[in-house]
Amino acid sequence: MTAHIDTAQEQNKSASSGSNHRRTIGGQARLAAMPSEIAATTTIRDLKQHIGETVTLGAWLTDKSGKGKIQFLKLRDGTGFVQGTVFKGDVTEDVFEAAKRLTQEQAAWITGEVRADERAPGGVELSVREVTPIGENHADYPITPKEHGIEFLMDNRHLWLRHRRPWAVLRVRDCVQRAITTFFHGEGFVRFDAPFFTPNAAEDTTELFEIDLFGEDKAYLSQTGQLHAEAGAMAFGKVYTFGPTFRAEKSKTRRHLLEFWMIEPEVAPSNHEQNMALQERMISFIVRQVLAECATELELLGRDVSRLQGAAEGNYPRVTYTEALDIIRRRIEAGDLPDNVQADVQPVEWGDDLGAPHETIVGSSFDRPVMIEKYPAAIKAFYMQPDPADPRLALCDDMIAPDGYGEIIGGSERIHDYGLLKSRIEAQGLPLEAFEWYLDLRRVGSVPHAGYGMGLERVIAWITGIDHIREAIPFPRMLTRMRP
RNA sequence: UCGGCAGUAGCUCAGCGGUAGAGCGUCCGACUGUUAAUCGGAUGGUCGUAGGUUCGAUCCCUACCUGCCGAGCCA
Repeated sequence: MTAHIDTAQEQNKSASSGSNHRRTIGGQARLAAMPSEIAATTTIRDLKQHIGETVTLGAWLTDKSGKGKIQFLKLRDGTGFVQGTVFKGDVTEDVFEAAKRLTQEQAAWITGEVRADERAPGGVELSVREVTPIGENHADYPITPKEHGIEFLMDNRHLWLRHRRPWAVLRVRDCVQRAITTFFHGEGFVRFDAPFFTPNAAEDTTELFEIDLFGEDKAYLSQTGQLHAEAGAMAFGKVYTFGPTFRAEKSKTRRHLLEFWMIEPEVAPSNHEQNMALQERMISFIVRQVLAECATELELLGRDVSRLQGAAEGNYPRVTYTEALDIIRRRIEAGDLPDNVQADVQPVEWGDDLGAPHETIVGSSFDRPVMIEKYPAAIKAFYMQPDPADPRLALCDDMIAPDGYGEIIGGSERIHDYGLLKSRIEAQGLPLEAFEWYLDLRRVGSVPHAGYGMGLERVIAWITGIDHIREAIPFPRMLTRMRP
């Protein structure tokens, strides 16, 4: 099956257009004169504050439709989208011809009067007076106002970025990133950058990209900054890393990228309960910020914002791993499964890990993100603190987003006892010498501490309602996608 | 790595054992309110690759390549 994305609603259809090679007739000499001396006087985003005024925009033509003596220019300038109208009787012949000759995605200085118009989608239109092309286009623009497959759009990602849908998603990404730094700054955290090159794996080398160090040694691209963040937490109390992470997983699902951005807070001293409370405060803060700042973007994407209300409020449900197994079993027995879960899904035996369909079932049982805590220690990472009430369990949690977006956070309290941590490293068969510095953190001044990792693109995909995280990053890197 | 589906015009697709079709785009023309405008004309193809079956293959068979969806793994 092929995924399709309709760009028709993004770029309106063109009825007529000029050709590149005919741009030498008409008022060319005057129109092309010194375009660099012209400057934009405002942006599309701010047009509502200039109603009745004459302004100049530096804009690209997203599309055009003509009707004889009137031209409709669909314009964008990065801050928004607006339509310019050019009536033949209102402008000189040169200007009208220049408007007719603009091609899709050609850049131009557009001067006109800002006019409130209820027929316009944004409530504002521009009555165009002057059109000054900036350069000319040397190729037909490939992305037409029609349905396209995802492969074609991703092959043209460098151009697709100009369209409304990527524009909206990536503006939300910007908002989420700012919300994260604002949140952690407000909570007294220090941003702490972990290295990208690591000599050892925190968990398993099969997921690591290997780097050749001049043929003499090997390094790996980091798949987590957590171990280094723990060192930072002992130095600064509260830290967070924020950067790209690389996983050599041969995953081809809507939830995976080879290169994604991760946020990893680490707090010392802290514990499992405080860790989960921090996760909830952070996610709800991010959602509130996006709802407050990106209403236009979410509406453009058709996102039902009422489905984000619970996430904005907080009070996220918490269920234990064992309780989650009951939820899964009950819903399978009742035949009450979400649309995106296969009917042949099987219940989970205690001790086995949850699969993606199981997470979807648990996630769809609540109207906001749910935290599943206290998994069996045997299926979790070596550094997770055992539950004192039942040492078979780890003091860890995964946060599952609603609507099948899956795990957006994985976190835990870390083992702070030197002897226990050392024995866990040995039991896992990991090379002890690689972890000597990490053990030092327990040899001196060790305290209970905790942290988690959040996948940025998964959070963005969930908040924007897009169905694949490849659209949540400007240039996704996947098994089958390295360019552009 | 495994399973399912797919590959035909720039894009999205239909099609058929007898040498190829539509819509959109693009180009030309008409039109003073379009929003995927409309109308008329023009343009457009190594039917993924290599073998095989056949008088004849884009169609049937095999292998391979590529992509999409899912699983596993994870954030």
